[in-house]
Amino acid sequence: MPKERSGPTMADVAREAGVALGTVSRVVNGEQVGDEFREKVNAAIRRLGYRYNNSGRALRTDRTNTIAFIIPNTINPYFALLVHHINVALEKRNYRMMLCFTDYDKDREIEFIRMAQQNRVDGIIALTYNPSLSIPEDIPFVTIDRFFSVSVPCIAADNFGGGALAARKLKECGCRNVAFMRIGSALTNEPSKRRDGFISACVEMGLPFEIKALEDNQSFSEFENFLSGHMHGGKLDFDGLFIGTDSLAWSIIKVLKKWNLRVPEDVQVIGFDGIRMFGDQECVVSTIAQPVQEIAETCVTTVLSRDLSSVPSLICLPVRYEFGGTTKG
Amino acid sequence: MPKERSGPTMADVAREAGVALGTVSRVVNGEQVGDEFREKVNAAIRRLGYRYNNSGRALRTDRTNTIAFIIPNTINPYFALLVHHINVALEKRNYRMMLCFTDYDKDREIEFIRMAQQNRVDGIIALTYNPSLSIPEDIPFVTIDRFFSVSVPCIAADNFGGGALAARKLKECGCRNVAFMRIGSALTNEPSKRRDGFISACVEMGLPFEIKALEDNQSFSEFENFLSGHMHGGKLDFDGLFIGTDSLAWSIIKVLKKWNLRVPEDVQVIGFDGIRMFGDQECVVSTIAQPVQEIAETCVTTVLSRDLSSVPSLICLPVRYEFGGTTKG
DNA sequence: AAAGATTCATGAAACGTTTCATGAGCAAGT
DNA sequence: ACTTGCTCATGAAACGTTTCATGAATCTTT
Repeated sequence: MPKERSGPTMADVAREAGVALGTVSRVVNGEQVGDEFREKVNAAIRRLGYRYNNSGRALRTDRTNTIAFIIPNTINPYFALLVHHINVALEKRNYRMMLCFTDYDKDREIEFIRMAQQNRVDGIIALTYNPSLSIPEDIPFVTIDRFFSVSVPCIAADNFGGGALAARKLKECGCRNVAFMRIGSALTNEPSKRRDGFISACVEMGLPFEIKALEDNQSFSEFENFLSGHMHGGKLDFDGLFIGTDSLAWSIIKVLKKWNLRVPEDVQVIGFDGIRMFGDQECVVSTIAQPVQEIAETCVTTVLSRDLSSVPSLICLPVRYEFGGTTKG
Repeated sequence: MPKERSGPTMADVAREAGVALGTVSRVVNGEQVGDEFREKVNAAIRRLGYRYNNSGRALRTDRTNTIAFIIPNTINPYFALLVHHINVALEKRNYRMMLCFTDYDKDREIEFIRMAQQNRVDGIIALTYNPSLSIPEDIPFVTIDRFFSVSVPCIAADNFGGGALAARKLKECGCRNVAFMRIGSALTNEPSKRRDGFISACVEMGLPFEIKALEDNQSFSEFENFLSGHMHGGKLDFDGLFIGTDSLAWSIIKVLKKWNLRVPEDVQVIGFDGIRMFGDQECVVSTIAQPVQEIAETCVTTVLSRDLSSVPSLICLPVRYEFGGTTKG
């Protein structure tokens, strides 16, 4: 059942103003129109209370001024920040965002791509968790943090550089033995380069290091085992920790405190992401901050750019070290 | 300039299958169609790689299966949670969400409503900050936390009951003198009833109380003045605090600690919202939790319901006390 | 003053669906 | 056998825009 007729159309306005339909269109779109015509049309628009209908335009032009953003959720603060900045960037260009939460579900990722195609969105920005997702070719598609192929631009922080930066910062703080810690299942694809960069810088600087992936992301018994393996006479045999994610860093610090290890005196901690909770938390972790706004802006300009073929297939944006009070400097 | 032709249409499928256009439509929409016809059509669809185009349908039916959600941002965790649950509720019903960030700007609220109308969304859910916003009448409109008029349904937590609950919980913990604290400019409209409920319950229980609105939401010197005004010989003359918002409660607790006041031993603290950061923070404030999921679900069922005239103009959903470790129980 | 160039309104044809009035075909009831 | 009723495919008419080929009117140039 169609809704009841939804108000006057351009044809009604044209009739009321005594001009041609096309003229109304050009007035509405701010194109070149003679002054007296524009006046008549505008008057008629006001008289009738005409309201533009985007559906007609979408059908005719096959452009919706809408971009689909595919992301697991908006609860993770990093994702929430992305949503925010992408929306701001889109709005600046008069585009709307169609938000798609996958909840990390591969089937929903696929389903959303199909839906986006049906809705004739003008592009898709996606942060997916299916490495073998098949990317549509008939619609501009860019990814965040996931490299698929040279024909699908991937926008990410400079994860490798960030990892290296963390290592250098730990060294600067006087660390002699460091470790990298992450949740095993997370940090796939581009973000996994945080580890690579860390390793590379440690090797280069001759800083002894260890890599540890925690498989269990609920309890932290694994980490506690790790700790006890490294305790000798009440002292840790490493003094710096680079942790793949701020949220994990938070949890780790909590465990450290439980073990009466002081941060940063006994062990330096650096996280990754640059997420601050509520702006002024009591304990703010030092972190390699992602340039979220730049990532968002780049995603949008890229996905809206005329032809993606002239765009680099991997765009890495510079990270920033943020001192948070849990390292010496 | 139109995009290049975007693929086969129903007409193409009809031709390929040797049936009428309308038949294709009915197959695609899963309506009653004879078996051999359905077969032919489906075969043709596969052969041609036909993809449904929502723009045509939107124009014809004037329904877009899209709801606009107007909200300041997605950085505030309460908002982020709302976005999430509303999207889940919409998706369940095969609706999409068009996200509109106002950044607390009244003009943008107005602009978004206009845009939503142009886009012929099927409804609007809004959490606005303009008490004199003019609500469109030709489109289903529901608000969160803001009561406009009896003809605009407002969905909110039971703020009054929540305030009263907080007072009772403080009393239960043994508090003898309590205070309510909020940022003066915030908590307008429905949420301001947190204070009313608090007052009402205090009066009823004969619990002495004080109300304090902080006008400066950057520094906390105001709160520190308040504190010193209530210190007598190193001891506070109140022992319970109900704070209008979890995020403010966080900051307040920080100041209390700075003053060497112990939470909960010296002063009980209860916040409002039920926002947990990262799931397992070290210090989790006790809180009156908003039923965010129920709010979201109710917004969606309400805005999509056939006629809003049969819907209550104010729907209050029950809150829940969540113990967080910063009160005695 | 005539011819060419420019400006700008007109009318009509799309765009891809849904939906409605027809009517064909067939089964059941008398 | 003849109606009645049902199921279900057909063809065409919308829905509200944009855009394009025409051509009228005005301006510029010589």
